[in-house]
Amino acid sequence: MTIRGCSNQMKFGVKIDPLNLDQTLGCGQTFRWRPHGNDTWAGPIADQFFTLRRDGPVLHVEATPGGSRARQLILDHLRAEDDVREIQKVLSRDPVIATGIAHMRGLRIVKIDEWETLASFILATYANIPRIMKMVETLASRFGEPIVEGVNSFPTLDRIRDASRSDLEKCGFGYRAKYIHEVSRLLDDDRISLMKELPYDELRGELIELPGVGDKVADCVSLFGFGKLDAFPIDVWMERAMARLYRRRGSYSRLRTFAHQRFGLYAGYAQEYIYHNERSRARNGACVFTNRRTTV
DNA sequence: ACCCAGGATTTCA
DNA sequence: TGAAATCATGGG
Repeated sequence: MTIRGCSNQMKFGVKIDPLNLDQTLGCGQTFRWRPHGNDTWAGPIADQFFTLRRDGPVLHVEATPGGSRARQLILDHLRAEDDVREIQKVLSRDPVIATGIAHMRGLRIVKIDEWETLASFILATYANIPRIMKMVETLASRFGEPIVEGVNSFPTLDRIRDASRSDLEKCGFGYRAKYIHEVSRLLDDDRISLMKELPYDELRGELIELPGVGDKVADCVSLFGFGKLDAFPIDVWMERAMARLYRRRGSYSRLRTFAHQRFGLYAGYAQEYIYHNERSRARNGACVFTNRRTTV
């Protein structure tokens, strides 16, 4: 999906540090960024298409169509105001996390649109990441608006509400189609605006009432969609990691309580370090974390 | 054919 | 409160 001959395009640079695009955009937080080699990634945010290339402390950005909003979209998406060094310093009191952080200095939590995150993680239930990406692309291609050739914006809540149940069932989402359909009818933009004002615990309580939203999806949406850094999503990879690293097993609520006590307000960052490591470990056979020293 | 997937819901003890 | 069955489908 190269951009060529596009007059409505702008380029600029922003300083975001630390930042590693592979670690940040390739670890399952987002489903629409694609690697283009050489530390370059491309994907849509809102109604714009971006190509990102990191060069030292400077992030080079190409935005189509560009405009005054482009810079802020990138800064918000990559949470440029997070003091990642301070967060890493605090979390490093846990030696298990500290070992992992050393290999993931450039990992940042991303901030995604609230509705996009909710719909995406409802689709993500009990599917692997390649399939999740395919389902999200299907939703965008059938209901979103074209941005550049071959790439559509993520469809708005209003647009999905207008879609028929039948249209959604033809997307290959399986049982997830029903949830997307029902949630779109239970929410509106005003309700989401109100939810933005809630603290994590109350937000989580509201999200989990939605059909197709359980413990894990509520925490992913709280963390990536609503920016609640104290959320700690636990999926099958995290269950394995928590058992291996901390000898902690049991119900979601037990693991969540343990995580909150141990990692506090930055549990979300801790989760990403653990999750990213567990998956790269499975791919490479590498073991960054050990459980030899688990005293805080 | 087989196993698993960034699970949620329902059912039953 | 918690284990077990069910769901609908595709990627590896």
